[in-house]
Amino acid sequence: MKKTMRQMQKEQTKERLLETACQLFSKQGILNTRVADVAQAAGVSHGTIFLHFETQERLVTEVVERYCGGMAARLHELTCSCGDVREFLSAHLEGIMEFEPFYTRLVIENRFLPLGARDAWITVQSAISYHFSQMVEREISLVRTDVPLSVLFNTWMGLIHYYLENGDLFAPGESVIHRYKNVLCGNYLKMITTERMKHDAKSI
Amino acid sequence: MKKTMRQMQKEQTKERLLETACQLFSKQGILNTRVADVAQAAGVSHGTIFLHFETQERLVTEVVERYCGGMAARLHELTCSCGDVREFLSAHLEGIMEFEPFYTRLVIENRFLPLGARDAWITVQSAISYHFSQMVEREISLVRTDVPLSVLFNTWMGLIHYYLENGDLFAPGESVIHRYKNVLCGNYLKMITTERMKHDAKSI
DNA sequence: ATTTATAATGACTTTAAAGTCAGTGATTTT
DNA sequence: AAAATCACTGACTTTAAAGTCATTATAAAT
Repeated sequence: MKKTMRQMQKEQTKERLLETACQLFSKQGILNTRVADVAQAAGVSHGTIFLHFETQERLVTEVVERYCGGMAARLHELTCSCGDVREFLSAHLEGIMEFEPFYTRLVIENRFLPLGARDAWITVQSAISYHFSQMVEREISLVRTDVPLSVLFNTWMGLIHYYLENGDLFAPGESVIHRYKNVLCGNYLKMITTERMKHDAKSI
Repeated sequence: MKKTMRQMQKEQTKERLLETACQLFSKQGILNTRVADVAQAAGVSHGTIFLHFETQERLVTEVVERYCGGMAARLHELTCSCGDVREFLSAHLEGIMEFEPFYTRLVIENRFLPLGARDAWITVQSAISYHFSQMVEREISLVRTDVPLSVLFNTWMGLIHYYLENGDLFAPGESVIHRYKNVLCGNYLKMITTERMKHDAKSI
């Protein structure tokens, strides 16, 4: 099962291509990145891309699948062990911040990506949705029950994505989540918690 | 000031091109519509487009400017005379529904459009934002004041846009706003109104 | 009636990118 | 050491679209 030097180098090259592509995608957008850009940035020739990926679509799909996998795993790690609602929301934002440039690209461009890539993105959303439900279940007494869980979740996602999508207007040149995380957590929390929780929330 | 027949026909042709382009944009997406598609659908030759618009960018910009103007005017009409919060939210959604296919396209694609088109889109958002503030000011006693106005507004916009953007998942083959308008209005209202309003709201 | 102006045409040119492939030289196998 | 393999190259081909322009037919001006 020993790898030859060639095999290893090939894998390393592919790795570098995925990594480089992800960086370029994050910086200049996925749709706006040419195969030639990736090749140049990775220091290989144009043709090499097609040795590792049949088509540009495959490249995009593999990059998105790879990094969505990572994001889902990390978000799971951060949110599954959260005690209360605020902690959960906070952890969720921390997780997003770790991948913010690429995550933002997916928020904006996911509708234009190949099917496999969109699927990977939807999987991340589903993972978050699952942990959100778990959290609400644990905190059932503190979260308002007169609004369906799905609406609570979609409100939260919509809010975050709205800020990410318009990050260049809300926080030009910096991380919009970093700048607004307290505003987002705090105020969303106010809107979804029951009255009787208010004095508890304030004491944190 | 009398128009010759030729001038009128030229204007009519341009009109038809704008109208046709808007329909195609709504149906198949703006980025996904070729100049040749518009020409064919409007029953003119490819070259005619460039008699009326210097470039494809200008065509897109003029279409978006035109229909954003219409949307802003209509939304103004519908929302400026609203009595209470619920009426306002409802009127807002009614307005969006009138332009839903094109509006949805703008939600999804605005980041990829020429600058002039993006500006027109941002102007629509600003107009809504203005009326939203007006409404909150009028209803100051019913809307919670512990959450900043900007967050209330962004939560509402984020929520609606989240549903529009994922309309094909939430309501495949039908108007997502039509299907969810009561859910959206009702639950958002619960989240932003003060406790003491609750019995009033229920009686409606 | 003749000339002029112009909306419309569609074949042609250009452009920008993706995708191909014969060739090269380093690595592995025999 | 010779032969075989294969990662990588980059010039070339293809493709799909935007954009151009000489020509045509018709309305307007003389």
